[in-house]
Amino acid sequence: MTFGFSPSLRLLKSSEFKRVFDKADIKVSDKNILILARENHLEIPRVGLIIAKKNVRTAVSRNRIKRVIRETFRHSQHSLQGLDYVVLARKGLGELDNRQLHSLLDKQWLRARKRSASLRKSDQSSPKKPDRARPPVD
RNA sequence: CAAGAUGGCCGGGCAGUCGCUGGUCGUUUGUUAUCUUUGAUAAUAAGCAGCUGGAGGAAAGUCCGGGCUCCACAGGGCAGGGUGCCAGGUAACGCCUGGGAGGCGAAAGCCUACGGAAAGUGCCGCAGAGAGUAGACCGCCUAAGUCAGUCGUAAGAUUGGCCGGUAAGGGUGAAAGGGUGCGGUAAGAGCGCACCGCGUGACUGGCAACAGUUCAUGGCAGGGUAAACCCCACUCGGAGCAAGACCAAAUAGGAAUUCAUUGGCGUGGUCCGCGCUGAAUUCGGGUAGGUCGCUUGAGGUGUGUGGCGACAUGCAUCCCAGAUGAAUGGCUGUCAGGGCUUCUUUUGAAGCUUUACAGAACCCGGCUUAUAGGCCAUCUUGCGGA
Repeated sequence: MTFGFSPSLRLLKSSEFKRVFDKADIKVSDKNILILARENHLEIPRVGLIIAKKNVRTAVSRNRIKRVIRETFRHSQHSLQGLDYVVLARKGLGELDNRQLHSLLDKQWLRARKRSASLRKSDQSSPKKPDRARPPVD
């Protein structure tokens, strides 16, 4: 089992981001952070980050937050398969130190994983599967 | 040793482990092309492994200056902007170096938006009589002229007033048209003189800004403000790597050719004609996306030479980030710093905590601002010791 973070695990185009924003199946939020997710019909999970300058002032803390998010995603990737995630920073995220960020994110990924499990269960039970008809990329 | 001044440097180290990204070489697989066709070679894409590079002194603010790119451009003027003691350095600058002047400091040293106020215009609150070809509020004076009184035969003397004189003194103000002294006067006044100061012209030194205790000359007219207009000198085209160049899906629309065509629709009374409409191929523009620009440069380091210095130059040597939903990191241990608490006479020990400001985005030269903590050199002053 590898824990790499190659470009195939990232959202790279604005169209891919837009797909998640258009219809997010899962929303996990906290005071400082918001995670949106949608099925991607791939074996792997993918993640994209939106850390607005408005919410985190200095470039140094924006970079730091992105690194920690990628790091936690990298370690949790095998329990997050099959979805595209977009992580948005909210105000106050820049004030947390690395230790707090790690524990916060680990908690959020766990919640996202539980939500996706229950989503699949209900998906299988219902006969209609609207997302399957669509192609992965709009 | 203490206080201070100037210039420069560092801005956590090491190890383990898991990652990201550029380069290189090897290898595997796919695709394409060529040929000497059970394969080989080349190009290209993806994966894997090895080796190797990977944030700053400010990468920041985007305030100046240049390179580079595209656009514009005969030449000159006007308008507008910028700069503003002198000389030098530089690709250039509003930067730097050296010098001058003025100011601050006991000194080392520091600061200065430092051209022109006799080209013109404007403004100068309050106070004050007066604030700009000055001015009479208090004060001082009553010489000249004149009126009245007193004394006197008269000439005249004297007292008070009018008309006035006066910038010495008081007072106002940030500022009141040189200062001190003597002469002078009715009282005064550069009115005259001496010294000081100031202006102008020589002379001397200096490339120059400027200085001079050298000479002559002017009684001194001419307050401030040009980060007010303005004048003078020099200087400035615009936009920026999202510049710009190239490749190029899908969809819609365009052009050409061919086919279908004596088809359909519109125009028209009708035919011809004209326009629209179908299919295929090709073409050019161009969006998503991609490639280049993209890091070898006014380059770094060492050393010699010239220069007070900024800097210039010779030689040797090195290649030192190139991401693009945006890499340069996370965790653990340990060491070195900082802070707090406890113990301890000190030295020190233990525990906890923290590690400044801040992240390249085309590249350089500056400026400005932020910055925990630490180091080095030189200089000044004070104290102590030898």
